Amino acid sequence: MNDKIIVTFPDDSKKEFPRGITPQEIVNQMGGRLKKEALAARTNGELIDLTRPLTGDTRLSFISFDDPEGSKIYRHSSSHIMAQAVQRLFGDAKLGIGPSIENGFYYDFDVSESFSPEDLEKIEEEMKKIIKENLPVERKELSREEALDLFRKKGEDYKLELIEELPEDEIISLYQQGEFLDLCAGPHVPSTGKIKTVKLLSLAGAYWRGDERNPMLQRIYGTSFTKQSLLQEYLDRLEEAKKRDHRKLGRELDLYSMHEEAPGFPFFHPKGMIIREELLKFWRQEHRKAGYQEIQTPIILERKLWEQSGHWEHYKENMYFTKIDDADFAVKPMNCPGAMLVYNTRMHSYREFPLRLAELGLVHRHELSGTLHGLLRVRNFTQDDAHIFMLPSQVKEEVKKVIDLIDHFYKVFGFTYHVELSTKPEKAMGSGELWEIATSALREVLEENEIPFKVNEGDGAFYGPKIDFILEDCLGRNWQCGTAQLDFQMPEKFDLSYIGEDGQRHRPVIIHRVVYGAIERFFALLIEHFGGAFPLWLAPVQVIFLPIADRHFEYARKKAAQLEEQGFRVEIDERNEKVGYKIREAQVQKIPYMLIVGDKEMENSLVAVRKRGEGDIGPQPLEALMETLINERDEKSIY
RNA sequence: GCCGACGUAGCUCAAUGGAAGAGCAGCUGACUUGUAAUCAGCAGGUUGCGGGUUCGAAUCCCAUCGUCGGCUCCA
Repeated sequence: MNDKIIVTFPDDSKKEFPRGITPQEIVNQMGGRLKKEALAARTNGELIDLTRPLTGDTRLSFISFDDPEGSKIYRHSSSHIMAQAVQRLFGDAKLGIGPSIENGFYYDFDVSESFSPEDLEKIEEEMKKIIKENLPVERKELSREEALDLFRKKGEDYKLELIEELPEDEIISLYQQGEFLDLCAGPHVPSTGKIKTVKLLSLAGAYWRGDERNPMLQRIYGTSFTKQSLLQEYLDRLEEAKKRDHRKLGRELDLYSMHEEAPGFPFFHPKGMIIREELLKFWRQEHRKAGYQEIQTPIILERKLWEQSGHWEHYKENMYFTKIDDADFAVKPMNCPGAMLVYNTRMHSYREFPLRLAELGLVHRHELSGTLHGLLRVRNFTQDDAHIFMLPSQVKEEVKKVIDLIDHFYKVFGFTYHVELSTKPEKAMGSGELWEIATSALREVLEENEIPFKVNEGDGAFYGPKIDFILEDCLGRNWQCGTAQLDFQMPEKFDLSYIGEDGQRHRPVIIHRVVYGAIERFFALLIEHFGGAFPLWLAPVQVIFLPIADRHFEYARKKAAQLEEQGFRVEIDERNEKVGYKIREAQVQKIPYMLIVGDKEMENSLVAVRKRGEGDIGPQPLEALMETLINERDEKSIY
C-alpha cells in the first residue's frame, strides 16, 4: 500500500502528503490566517475534526467561523464547555441535548434544583476557566455495548435513551475534553481554547424531547463569538430589535392595548383601527379582482354543528362554550362550518366553480396562557378566510392562484417569507389514501412552480394538509401567516354536492385559505417590519401641519382642508409650543410628512416640507406636494 | 398548561424591613415661538389582588391574577 495520499484543495491544486496526516498538520504547514481560523475540515463533502487522520486521496477544505457550518461547530463546542462547567459546579446534573442553534447554543440539564440567574454567572465564569485550560477535544469511537455501559455507569439516563434509538450500524462517537465526556456526532473544535468569548443569555424549562409527558429539564441558552466586538455587536443588534417590538410600539403609537381583564383579547385604538381598515380595504379590492365573493357567518353556532364538522372531537380543548335556552352552543374557532351551511342553501353547478366564498371571520380559540404573546398570539382574531369549492381537477390551478395572491400581498408590504408543507397529524380525520392524494397535490404545485419549501411532518390541520407562509418578527421568531389547506373531509361531513356535466351529483373539493392569516398577527408583524414607520397609505396620521405661531393657524387649516378633500388623514398641531418641540413629537410619532407654516410660507402661499427619514426638503406649493403624496399613497410606495 | 423571572403614578424607572420618590406624559399659567424637548407651578399611589410573619412590609412567606422568556432547532 502506498504511504502517500493526494489532497486536492478548493482551488483544484493538488499536493502529496504522508498517509495519516491530519488536517491540522496540513493547515499548520500552510500558515497564514487559516492556520489560526480553521475549526474543522471538509473531506469529500464530510465534516471532520482537524485531528482526524486522512487515510486516502481526498478533496480538502477548511471550515472557519465565517462559514455557516463553522459557526455551528463553534457554538456546538461552546455548548459542551457549558455542560462541562455545569457538571463541575453541579455534580448531580444529568445531560440532555446541547445543539447549536441560530446565533448560539443551548444545553438541557436535569438538576435537582433549578438554576438561578446567579448560577448562570458562576457557570459562565467556570466556562472561561475551561477555555483558559485549553483542553484538547478528542474523538473516541465505541461499540454500542461499550457506549451503553459507559453512560449507564455515569447515570446518564437521557444519553442511554439516545444511544438505544441510534440505528444498529451507526458508529457511536464520543467527545472528551478533560474530565468531561459526551455522546456526540461532532465535529468539534480541536481544543477548548479555540472559543474566544461566551455569554449565557437565558434560562428556561424545556420538556425532554419537546414532549409535555416527559420530565421538564432546565435549558440554558448562550452564544459565543470569535471576538468580543462581534458579541457586543450581536447584543446591540438584539437591543435594537427590541425597539421594534410591536408591544412597545403599539403602546407608544397608541395603536392597541391589552388588559388584565381580557387576557389574549386585544383592544384596538382609533389609530390602530385606521391601519386595520386600510388593510381590509386593500384586501377587499384585491379579492374582488381575484374572483372572490364575501359572506359573513355567526360567531356562535350550535353544538351539533361542531359535532358534525369534527371540531367537537378534534378541537374541543381550544373552544369556548355557552348555553342559550338550555341548548349547547360554541363560539367558533374556525369559519368553515358556517361557510358549509351557506354553500348548502342551494344547488350548485360545476359551471360556478371554482366558487370562492371569503369571510373576514372573528374566531375565538382557547390558547394556553403561557403561549399568549402581544398581538402575535391572541385568543380572538379575525381571519381573512375563504373557502373555495371546486372540481378535483381544478385543485392544482386554484392552489397556484392562492399562492400567487399571497405572494402579491406580501410583496406590497416588502415582506420576505418562507414556505412550509405540513403533512398528516396524529389526530387526523379521513383515510390515509385521501391524505396522500391531497399532500402530493400540494407538493406538486410547489415543485412545479419551483417554490422552495420545508416539510413539517405531522403538522397539518386535522382535516387536511397545508402550505404555510411564514414571516419573522423583530427577533427572528417564525409566525405562520398565510396558509392554503386542502380539505376532502368537510364536503363529506356536510354532504356537499354539485351537479356535474353528466347531470349527476358529485362531491366538490375545498381549499381553506387565508392571506394575512390573522389581521392581528399580520398587523403586529407589520409594526415590527416597519419599526412603526408605516408607508403613507397605512400611516394613521399621514400629514401634520406645524404652525409656528397663532397667526398661522388659519392658513394651516385652509391648507389642511385641501388635503382632506383628497382623502388624506391630516392633523394640525395647534399647541402652544415651539416648532422644535412639535417636530420632535411628530418625529417620535413617525408621521410621514410635516408641513411647517409661518410668515414666509403664508406670504408666498407655500408649505415647508419635512419628510420622515429625510428631514427638511424645502418649501413648495401644496398643489405640487399633493401630486407626490397622491402618487405615493396610491402606489403604496415603501421607502 | 409546564419551568423560570418580573409586577411601584399613564410611560420609563428609584426606594431591600423604618416617612413611597424622580424624569417624561397630564393639568394651569407665562412666553408667540423657524426644523428633534421654553420656563414656572399643580396634581397624580390601598406598591396587581387576597392572606400571613413583624412593633413596623413595596421589601420576607403563602396563595392568586397578569406580563415576559422558553418549552420547534435532535448525540
